[in-house]
Amino acid sequence: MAKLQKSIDKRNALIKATIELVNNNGFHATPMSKIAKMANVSPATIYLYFENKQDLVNKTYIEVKAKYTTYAFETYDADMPIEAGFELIWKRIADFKLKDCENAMFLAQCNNTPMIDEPSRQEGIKHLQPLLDLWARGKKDGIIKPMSDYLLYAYSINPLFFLMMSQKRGAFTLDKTQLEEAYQSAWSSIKVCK
Amino acid sequence: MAKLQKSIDKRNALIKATIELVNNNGFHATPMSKIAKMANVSPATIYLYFENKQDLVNKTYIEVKAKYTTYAFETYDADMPIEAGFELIWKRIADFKLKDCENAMFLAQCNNTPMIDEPSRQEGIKHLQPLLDLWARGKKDGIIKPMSDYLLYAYSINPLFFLMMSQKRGAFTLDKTQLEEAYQSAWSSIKVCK
DNA sequence: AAAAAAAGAATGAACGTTCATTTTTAATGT
DNA sequence: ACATTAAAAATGAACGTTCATTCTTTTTTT
Repeated sequence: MAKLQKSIDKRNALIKATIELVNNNGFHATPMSKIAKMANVSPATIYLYFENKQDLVNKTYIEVKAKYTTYAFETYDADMPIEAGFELIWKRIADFKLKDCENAMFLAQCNNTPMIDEPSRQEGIKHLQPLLDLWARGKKDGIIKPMSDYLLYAYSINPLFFLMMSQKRGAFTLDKTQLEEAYQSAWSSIKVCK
Repeated sequence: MAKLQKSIDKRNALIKATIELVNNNGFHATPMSKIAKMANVSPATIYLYFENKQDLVNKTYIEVKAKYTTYAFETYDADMPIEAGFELIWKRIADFKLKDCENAMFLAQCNNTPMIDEPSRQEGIKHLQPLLDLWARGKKDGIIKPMSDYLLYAYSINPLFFLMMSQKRGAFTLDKTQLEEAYQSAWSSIKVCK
């Protein structure tokens, strides 16, 4: 056990270092040598755990994405009423983005640059299925606007990315009241108006 | 005139090449040599027009941002009624993002990576003032929700970024109907509900 | 013909990756 | 329990390449 444990620690340290450095400098401006240094490891050691730099960042992406969606759907149950289910998922997502900012920022950068290769990107998208299923149910019941999922996502989930980035830059902070306002805006942009 | 004209052409060609290459590969993965080649110029010539690579990308950013906001506010008049003014600005912004995709994508990448330095970023923000003024007026008149400008932006403007990126990736296309749906979602997320 | 603009080749630094060695680990025989 | 040893893991130095930038020369302009 000691042996395997040690390896997992190193791998984790490498992934953590990758996230931190890529967040601050971007993919192409973080040399393998710096990742190695931050993980207290020789540059050559990285290649025992990952094929190359692209593989390192792809694997990091998939790992972080899985952590994100696991958290988002952890307390959700597919039998919940639409609005309650959406509120639950939305607030878990908000929670993750605002509390686990490092991971969330890394995902944001992956989504907005050509840094991740297409297969890994596709792999990452799969994890969002429960939310899409909820929307499908909501549309059928006439509770959610019959719009493209892209529009629903753009208006109800994506704004959180922007708010997180603004908060990270120190421009403003989202307190409890504002978080509730944000949720109301999200819900009112996708629900069917009575 | 011939002389100066020639210089402006070269400068424009360099900026155009920068946008195209950075869009496809990101800042750090576009070498000066490729920018030069695409602009039909020697690498050394770039340094007659710009101090260095960072200066080239900063100046490109500011130029594109100015083009964007000029277009957005071109037909807007500060005396217009709130809702009409917002619809006008929103639709101009949507128009720009969907029709002038190259420029809009470049801005998106600048906003989401540490590629632009802070002074240039600040310089770029100033240009959005007319929209902020409109919102201030709308809040005073009880037409727009009394929320932070960051929240208003996150829900009414930022979703367009996401939709543009999705469209560019070929995942879906925003037709006329969907654009109207998107506008309604934007407006309903920031207006005061009666 | 002098000055300005442009070019291509050259330079030095930095990078991703590999190589030759050393260190650590875990299994085996005593 | 300990010594031995072969395999695995880890390392620092080295390699070949690429890049931003500069230098020297040539071309264009006036």
